[in-house]
Amino acid sequence: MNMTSAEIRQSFLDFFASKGHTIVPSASLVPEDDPTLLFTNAGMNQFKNVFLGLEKRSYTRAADTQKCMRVSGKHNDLDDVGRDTYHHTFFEMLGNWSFGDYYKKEAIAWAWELLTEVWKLPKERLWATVFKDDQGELEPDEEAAHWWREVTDINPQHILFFGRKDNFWEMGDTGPCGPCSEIHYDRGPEYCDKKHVPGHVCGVNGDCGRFIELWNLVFIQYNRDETGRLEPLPAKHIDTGAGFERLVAILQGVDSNYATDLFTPIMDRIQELAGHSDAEREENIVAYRVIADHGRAITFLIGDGVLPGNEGRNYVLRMILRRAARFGRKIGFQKPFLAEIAKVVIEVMGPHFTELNARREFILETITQEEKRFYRTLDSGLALLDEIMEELQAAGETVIPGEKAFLLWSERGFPLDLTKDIAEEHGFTVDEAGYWRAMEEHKQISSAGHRFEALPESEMAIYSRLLDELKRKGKLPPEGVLHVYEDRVDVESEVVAILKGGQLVTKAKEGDEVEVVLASTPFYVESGGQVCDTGFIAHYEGDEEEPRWKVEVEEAYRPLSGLIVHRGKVTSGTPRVGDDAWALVDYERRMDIARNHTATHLLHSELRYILGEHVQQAGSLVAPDRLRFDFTHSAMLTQDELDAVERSVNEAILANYPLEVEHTDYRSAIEKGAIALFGEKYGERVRTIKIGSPDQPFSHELCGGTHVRRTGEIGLFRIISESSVGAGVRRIEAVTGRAAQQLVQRRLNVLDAAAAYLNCSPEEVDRKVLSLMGELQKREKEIERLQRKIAQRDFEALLAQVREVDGVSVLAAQVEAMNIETLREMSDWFRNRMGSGVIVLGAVMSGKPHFVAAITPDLVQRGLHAGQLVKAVAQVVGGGGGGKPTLAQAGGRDVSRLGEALSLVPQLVSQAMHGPAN
RNA sequence: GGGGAUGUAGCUCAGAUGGGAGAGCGCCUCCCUUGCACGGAGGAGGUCAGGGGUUCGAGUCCCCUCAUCUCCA
Repeated sequence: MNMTSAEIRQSFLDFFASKGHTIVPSASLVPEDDPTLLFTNAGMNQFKNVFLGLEKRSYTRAADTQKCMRVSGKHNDLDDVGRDTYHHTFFEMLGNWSFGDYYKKEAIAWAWELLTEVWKLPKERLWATVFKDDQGELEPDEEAAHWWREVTDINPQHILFFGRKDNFWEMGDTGPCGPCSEIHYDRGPEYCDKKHVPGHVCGVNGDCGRFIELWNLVFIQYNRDETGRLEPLPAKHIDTGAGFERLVAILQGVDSNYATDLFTPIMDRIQELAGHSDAEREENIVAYRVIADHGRAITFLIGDGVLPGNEGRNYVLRMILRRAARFGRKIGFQKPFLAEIAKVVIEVMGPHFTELNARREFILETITQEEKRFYRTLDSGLALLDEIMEELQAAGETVIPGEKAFLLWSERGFPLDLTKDIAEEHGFTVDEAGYWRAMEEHKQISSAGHRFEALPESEMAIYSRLLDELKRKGKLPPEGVLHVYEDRVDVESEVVAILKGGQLVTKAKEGDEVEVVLASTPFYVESGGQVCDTGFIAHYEGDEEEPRWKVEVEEAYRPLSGLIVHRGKVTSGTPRVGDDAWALVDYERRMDIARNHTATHLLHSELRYILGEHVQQAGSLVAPDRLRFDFTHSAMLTQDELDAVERSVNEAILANYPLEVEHTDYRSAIEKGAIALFGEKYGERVRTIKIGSPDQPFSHELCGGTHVRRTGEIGLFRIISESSVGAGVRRIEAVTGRAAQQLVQRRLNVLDAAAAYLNCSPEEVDRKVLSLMGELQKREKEIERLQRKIAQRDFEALLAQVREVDGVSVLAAQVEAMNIETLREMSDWFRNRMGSGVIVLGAVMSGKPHFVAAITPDLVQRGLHAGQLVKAVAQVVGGGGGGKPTLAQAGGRDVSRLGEALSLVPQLVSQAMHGPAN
């Protein structure tokens, strides 16, 4: 009888638990503190710092199933997923680990035991590979080969040696590495897909479908340094990985990962939604696989807090989601359907990955939103494509140029195959070669950007060595610095280390910038958006009033787990390592922060209540003077919504609800309904904050921050702004307590002052201002009307200055005008009145000369050009100008020569009419 | 990280070469009309995303920033 995938997963974990392993939860797909990595792509990611010796865990043996994501690189290519039966974007990696504990013997023995005795795989089908350096530099791994022969009953003929490509594992260019031993499974000759290739012989690592790798046991024993040299590590580790989907396929005896019970419910649902027959399903199997695989990926990504966006991992999510949507369209889906797929994914995977259930509604909503967005961009691309085809049609062409097709792709996300389909319907073809050329070019240009670099490891190494040493000397307990920030703001402790300029020192003097490490500290360290505490560390002698020395703490931070460092300045005395010290947090500031933090929880819960359950925290800043809260919501908040949110937060404050802090383990907290936040790191033990009546809290979140004891302490809550952070994410900034009080006071003072100026009551200020503005507008119109009237009268007077130049009516005059429009208007009147003529008006506006010239069309026929005329005039005042033959304008700098410039007009007109053309 | 595109009235968008900010829909007033996306007349509404620069003059050209879309890593 076959085991279900859930049983297989559980049996793996149970097996290693029985061998003394701690079962750890899968880390998030979003790697923490590792900017070099887009997604968690291997089981060892969360243990990287342990292997590097930078971090210690409370256990030396661990096992887990890790959520992994591979979308690019040597292991996978997004475009290939779905074309075969075993590549995935999202997959699980089973792994067991030893951190300086057991080594090759146990790793090999247990892997063998699990495969052959628990899972009962036939021994004759299993093969093992062991490292033998093809470059002759390193010793062959006889140790591993020995244990294979010694502790297992594998057929010795089935132990094979391979070189670096297959059997030497490295994390990167530098870092821990070592030989590995792989276990391969022989599926039988019928699985060979290279039978048609002449000379093909099936074999392990032989590139055909018959032998597949099941499990990789990595023996970490070297560290590769910057120069490329390998040094043996003091502690040796085990790092193993087995692709879960593939393993399930083998154990369930099916020939495709998509035929396991991890995927069949999804595939069945697609078929049901599409209304396909079995034959149709088989015909479209690639699309089915893509949708199933990508459906899993997007469900898990959103479950881990990734939102669709246009850069980085957000963009990858969008790309995967859209690829699935596209394949869905291909098999006939017209409307968003991926949420239906996600529902099945959650059903299948939810029992083990509980975060999916907790965020179910949010995941579904986010998917549908993004799918709708995709349909919109398709529409806009469609419009552009129509336009392109119309143009081509007009030109009598039938081939859409490659650049155009690429433009559709690169600018509107319009895929080539879709372009081809639509083009075909309209009788066009696409120049595909040109498309790929454009793509290549684009790739070259845009890949010029360099990748970001990892943290400098040397700095980390100093802290890491320090922490080890302090623990070894007994200055710090094995858990590291005792962090006692909860419910207290001071502690007496010992100075265990001082750093100056990154170097360990034994003492410091007044004025020094130092980093102080205490055995225990009350200082909160920035986490969960809450900024760190400030305060001071001082040493008092007996009953003396003044401290012997004092360090003002500006920042407290945690360079690595277990170590807390206070950065600050020595303001008096000479602190020494070994001194007793009193550490005190700035209490007022701590309380301001606590008010903002509790208010943040209230805000979060009220937003969910008022806007809906789709609201999820997407970021948070809790500072003493304000709080900033980013959350998922697709629309701008209306004033009514903002008012409602602000009102209900304040009601919750006035109700003076108690806060209850609870320490529990992660799983039971989630089961009790606590909200876990995206992108936050949670250990096995967590702390939850409940607000409301203890049995019916309306806010229940996992949170390590500092809070008030009752909501009434917050005082007043006031929203100061609402804005957009990106697609689907809004931001609210607010103040509480003292800052809110100050804000209200300032605002009311301004209002009172305004009321006094307006000679009305504060309640009437808005109406009064409105009516004043209306009055002002009316008057502006009136002024405009009067100015026009004056201009008209001036204009009548000007008509007397019209002169005849070679039979043409010419008027050149300086007028007073407020703006260029008035000049233009006057020239219009002139043309209407005279029917034929030339007018040039000059005026001084804001200290500069300006001109407008107008010429009636009949004179344009005779060679006159307003633009050229006005340009010549403006040159006199050091400027230039131009415009249309009938109307032009110009400007200059020298006001004093304005009259002189205008006086040139008659002769310029004359010249123009008798110019070279004559 | 890099490439491309877009940003103009409440909405959808026009604005070749630098030289009068526009249309359609919507809104307000009036006329006509019992039914429909009626019809007619008039009107309000714009820091042309923001900031610098070139120029006598910038929605238009150049640089920077921001937002949105999109592609490549």
